[in-house]
Amino acid sequence: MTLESRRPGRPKERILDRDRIAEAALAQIRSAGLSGMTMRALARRLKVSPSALYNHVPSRAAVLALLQERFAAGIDTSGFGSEPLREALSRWAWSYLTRLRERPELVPLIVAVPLAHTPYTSLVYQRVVAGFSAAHWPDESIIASLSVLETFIFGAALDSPTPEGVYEPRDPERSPLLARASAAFAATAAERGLPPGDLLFEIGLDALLTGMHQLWGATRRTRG
Amino acid sequence: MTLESRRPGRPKERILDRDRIAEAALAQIRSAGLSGMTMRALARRLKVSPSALYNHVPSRAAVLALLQERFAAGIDTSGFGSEPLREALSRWAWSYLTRLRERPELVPLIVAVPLAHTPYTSLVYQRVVAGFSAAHWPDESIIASLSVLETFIFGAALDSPTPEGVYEPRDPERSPLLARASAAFAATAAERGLPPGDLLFEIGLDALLTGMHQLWGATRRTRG
DNA sequence: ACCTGAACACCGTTCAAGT
DNA sequence: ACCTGAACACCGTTCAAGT
Repeated sequence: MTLESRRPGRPKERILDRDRIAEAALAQIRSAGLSGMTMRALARRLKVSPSALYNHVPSRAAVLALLQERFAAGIDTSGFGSEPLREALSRWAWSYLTRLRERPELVPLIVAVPLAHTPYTSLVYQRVVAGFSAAHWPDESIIASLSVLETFIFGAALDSPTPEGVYEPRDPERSPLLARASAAFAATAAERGLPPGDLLFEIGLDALLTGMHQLWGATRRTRG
Repeated sequence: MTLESRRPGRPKERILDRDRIAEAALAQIRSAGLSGMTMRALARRLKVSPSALYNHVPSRAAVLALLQERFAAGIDTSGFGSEPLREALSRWAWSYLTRLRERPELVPLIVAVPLAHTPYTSLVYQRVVAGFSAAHWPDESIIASLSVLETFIFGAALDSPTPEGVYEPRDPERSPLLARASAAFAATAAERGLPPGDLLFEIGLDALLTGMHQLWGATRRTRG
């Protein structure tokens, strides 16, 4: 596309910066999906020529990484150190899930570029480990507990956009057990006034934390 | 690209079919990633012109869906009905993980096109629900248990390609607890002769099944 | 320093023309 | 029925030319 509104050459005032680019990229993903976040579309949205972007950002991948970092920075890790472990973990997990639900357009992005190595990650790791340690969980169980939680949160976040009713059988006559279980689950969610996805997350987190506590939390190390 | 080896017009014998296309697509993803699986590259690999593919498959998305179905069909659900619930679930979970590890190139694909609506899924759902039901878990807990397991498996499968050593601190002096936990975990994996990812999956599955059992498995319904 | 616009080497998909 | 090849409307990225 040719821009008729601006002539070649450096403009009097700077049009772009990384912030504006990130903002526009988010809007673009929201309106056209990850694959619709093309450099050309981004440029169009910013009323700029595609090549202008490359003065601020080295590649499309870098734009996506920028969005990643901003996302990670929004996750609440404040519970670690100020609350009991289980509450802190729960706060962290819910915050992660909530942030991702606010921006479901980021889901494919989070998969493509895992959070594992952003600066936020190492901070969280240290805090979580300190929490387990203070609660006297055995050394060998700590990394596993952390990782298993992350895995579940990650999976839940990705599953979130799953349409409702996945568990309803197409032919209830032929799947009476599934139909009954599905109805019972829906009833519980309605009773508690929770979206099904929230109920699932709550239950899964509860099961995990309960299981981990049963396996390690109630035990003192036997060696030494 | 112009094919010099073949002239226009219908060839004497059929060159393509959906099977050959699926096979080549898998090879292409393996060698060039999901984004490298372009219709043109696929055609090149099959020594055919790109447009020839459209006689057998309506779109690139359909090629990917084809791979999905083949993947799903390879997951072992034979334990349901023939083994105790916990073993059947474990077999299913491990099979899913193993299949995906054999074809890590499918990970981005599984995310892009969730399994939730393939024919295999409803079969699994029915079997799992029947298992929980036979074990007298309360109706309201069944869908949640199933979903939570799926979520964990899904997350673990996606996390699998995570490089090792993510949990080792960059600066052990400043993160002594993390360093100690990390070493203890590695020692356990070595002791048991398991890859770290396998140990994590085993532990997570164990924690989940234990937690779920604690919450519902040991209880009789109190109503009615 | 920071923009434009042309250019290069790609895409997925359609369709007329061939056998 | 099932292939080719041209065409259409796209990509990401580079770079000379402009101010």
